[in-house]
Amino acid sequence: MSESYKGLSTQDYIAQLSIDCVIFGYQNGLLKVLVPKLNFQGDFWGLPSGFIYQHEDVDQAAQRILEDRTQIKDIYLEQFHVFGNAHRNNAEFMSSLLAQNPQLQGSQEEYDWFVRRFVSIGYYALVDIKKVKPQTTYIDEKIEWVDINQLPNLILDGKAIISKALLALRANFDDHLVGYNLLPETFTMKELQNLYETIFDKPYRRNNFQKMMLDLNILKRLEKQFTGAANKAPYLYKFKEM
Amino acid sequence: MSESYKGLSTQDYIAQLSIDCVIFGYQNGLLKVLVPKLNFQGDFWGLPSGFIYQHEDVDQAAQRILEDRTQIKDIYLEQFHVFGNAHRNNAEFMSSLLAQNPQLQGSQEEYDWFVRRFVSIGYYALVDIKKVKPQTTYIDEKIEWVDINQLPNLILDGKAIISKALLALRANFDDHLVGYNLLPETFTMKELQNLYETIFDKPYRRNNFQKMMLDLNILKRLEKQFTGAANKAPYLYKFKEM
DNA sequence: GCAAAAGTGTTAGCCCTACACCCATGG
DNA sequence: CCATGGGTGTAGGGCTAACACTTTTGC
Repeated sequence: MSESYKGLSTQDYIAQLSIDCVIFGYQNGLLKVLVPKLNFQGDFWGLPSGFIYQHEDVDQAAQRILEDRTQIKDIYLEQFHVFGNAHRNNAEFMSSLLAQNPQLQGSQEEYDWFVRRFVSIGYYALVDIKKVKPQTTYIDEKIEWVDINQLPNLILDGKAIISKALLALRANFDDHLVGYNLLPETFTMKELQNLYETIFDKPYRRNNFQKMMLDLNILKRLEKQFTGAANKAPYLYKFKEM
Repeated sequence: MSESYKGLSTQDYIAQLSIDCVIFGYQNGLLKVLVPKLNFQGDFWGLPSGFIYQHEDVDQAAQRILEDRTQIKDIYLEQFHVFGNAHRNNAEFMSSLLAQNPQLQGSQEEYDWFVRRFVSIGYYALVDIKKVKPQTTYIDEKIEWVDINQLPNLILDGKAIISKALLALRANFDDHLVGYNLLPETFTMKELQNLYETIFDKPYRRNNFQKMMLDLNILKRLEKQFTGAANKAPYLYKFKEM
């Protein structure tokens, strides 16, 4: 990615078209998204986003943007919606940004490319939170995993995008059996169940859940995991190679 | 829409972003799409497509493009996928077009805007084929309903777009109960069944299909339809207002 | 009355749900 | 041997698939 807004141009990128990513991770029973806090005065958070090079597939651009932030390759990702309201632009954000960052005054015209109306393609990604090494880019002050139920102030329609991403994730979850992207290599049945309960926000019965999963024939049972607790040791599972 | 390619510019439209529409209709047991034959020498067919005005919602743009071709408002439509391969551009089409249309030589540079790489947002629409009055635009020689199994030569990735649209339609059909968009105001149970059989390309049992539909509680039974045939007259149905 | 097509009923099998029970483990 | 939590079995209810039967219509 270029070093600042100032370098952006249609020579490099497709104008007025962006990609917004919702990066889902799962940890300690919570569904989380990876969001950067922007490197300005004020409580401005965004979604990992970027633009598309002239000679780059849109899917590749999304993959690149995700790699930049997570440092892992071959991420599972899914295009889920295009956000194309006419009023989608960064003007409002820029004006409140400038209000709180007077030192930026004067360079305003250099952001022209950036404050035009944008159409954004939404992708969601599923990652093993332990494998990710969150990276800031030039525009970020920091980047953090936050509980999807405790989102900070996202600029633009960030929250709407995340909501829609979650709906798309749920719709695809069963059909595409993508849960493994959110889990470590091996896991117990209870951990898998907790993941489902978190994502669908409803309880499952332990035994029926186990039967459902085993009947899918996608899990391989490994050795038991002795936790030291005074109870039966659970089996570890991994997803079968396809 | 502007009068020709020559008028296209980023002042009016968002550059390098287009909309492609797959307009589904249903008639005589066949699922059809409305496709224009381009107004040039050669067997070039396209999808109803267009661009997005700077101050226009993407969804509105799709609606406008559909209205232009069908002359009906409030069309059911659904955004289903973004086609963003880097090699998606009209260059190949333009070169074979120019080969078969030598009179266009020389005006080539005026098509610069048009032959750049394009990202296209796919929408599919469901319409009552009897209500549509197909309209050509400046770029069309003619526009026709064609059986989805007998598509002509579509430029670019037209066929891939239609295939994906059909998959999306099937996926949404049950959940969203959108079948009525493809049928006239009133219809018989058999007609509804035929529609389902056409779209899903599989047979249903008459009685079970009827039970399934009636249990959905979305149909209102009207008077019988006396066809003159020597058999029991079927009821007419309409979809309940929601 | 008969053929054709529509409407309705009915049973068997399947899947999911809910409950029950058994087993391993460490203290 | 007991408390805890994991693994497995099973009966009941609802849904669906498949078949059978009845009704209506025009000739």
